[in-house]
Amino acid sequence: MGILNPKKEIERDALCIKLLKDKGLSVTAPRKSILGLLLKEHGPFSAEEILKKLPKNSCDQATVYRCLNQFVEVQLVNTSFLEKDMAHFEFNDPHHHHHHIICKICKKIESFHECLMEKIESSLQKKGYKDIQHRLEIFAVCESCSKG
Amino acid sequence: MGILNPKKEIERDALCIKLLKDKGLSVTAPRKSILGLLLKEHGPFSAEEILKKLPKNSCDQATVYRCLNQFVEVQLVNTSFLEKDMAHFEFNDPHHHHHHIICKICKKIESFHECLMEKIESSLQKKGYKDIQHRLEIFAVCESCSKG
DNA sequence: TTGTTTTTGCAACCAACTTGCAAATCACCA
DNA sequence: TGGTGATTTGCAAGTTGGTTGCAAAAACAA
Repeated sequence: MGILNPKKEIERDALCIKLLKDKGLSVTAPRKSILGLLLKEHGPFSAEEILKKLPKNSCDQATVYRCLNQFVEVQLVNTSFLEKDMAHFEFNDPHHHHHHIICKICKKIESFHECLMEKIESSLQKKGYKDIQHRLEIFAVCESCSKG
Repeated sequence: MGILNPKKEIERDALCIKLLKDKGLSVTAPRKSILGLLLKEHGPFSAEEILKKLPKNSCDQATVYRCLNQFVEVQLVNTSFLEKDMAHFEFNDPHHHHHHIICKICKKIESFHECLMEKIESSLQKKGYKDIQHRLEIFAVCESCSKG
């Protein structure tokens, strides 16, 4: 599981604190619980799913969105838009770069780790996937903006 | 420009009609104007941009969304989610498979045609892009759904 | 042309996400 | 360890991209 291999809650808690501090974010209960959840379970999860998974009343919806956006900004978390209208979030484990495949019908999301399209497609075909389409999107700072 | 190389409005109009009929969609004024626009200009465009580009009062917002969704369904058009919260649409020219890069700051969108990540990244770096991230998402019908 | 089906426009609606603000919590340092 | 200023949270209201119900209009088939 990459850089995260905690056996106990306490270890995960300590890891959260370290990750937050390393990114210059102050350590608060909501931030720890949200990040902790993303370390513990794989995702990707929608904000709504995350809210439901957290202990009742542990954190407001607005806080979930605010924290997730902050995490994305500092690249602790990755977003994807597998479903129109709803972002999904996942811990950004730099040792386990991967991609997602979503079923067009049941919306089940799986991960895989190959990274060349042709290879990916044939391996997915072998697994029984049909009607495969992909979308590759790239985000960066353009030359003029990095000078501005 | 791939399968579309019309010199005149009339030719583009005829192409629209053919494309719509081939996909089993009935030919209506809004569908022709929306598809015609996507053939004429490259995009990707948001629904709002498309609405603005169409002649005043030529077509309702709801119709734009409905048509675009139909086009995506029959794969006449591709969607991407370059910006959170807003889909972008583009004519799906099968002869010119390509991807997009969006500047994280100014949101300018460019296209490019390479398709292996390592090559892409180094070619973008040469163009002056910094802080490059990518997102590859794959959509397909899973084995159990294609049996159901 | 006529009858049936599909599509459109309008306006109301929906859901994901954001925001303003006062109260609570955090980080810092004496 | 406690006090103080800066940051974050919860709440509730707001924004916005996109959808929907329905009657009128347009498309299609005979």
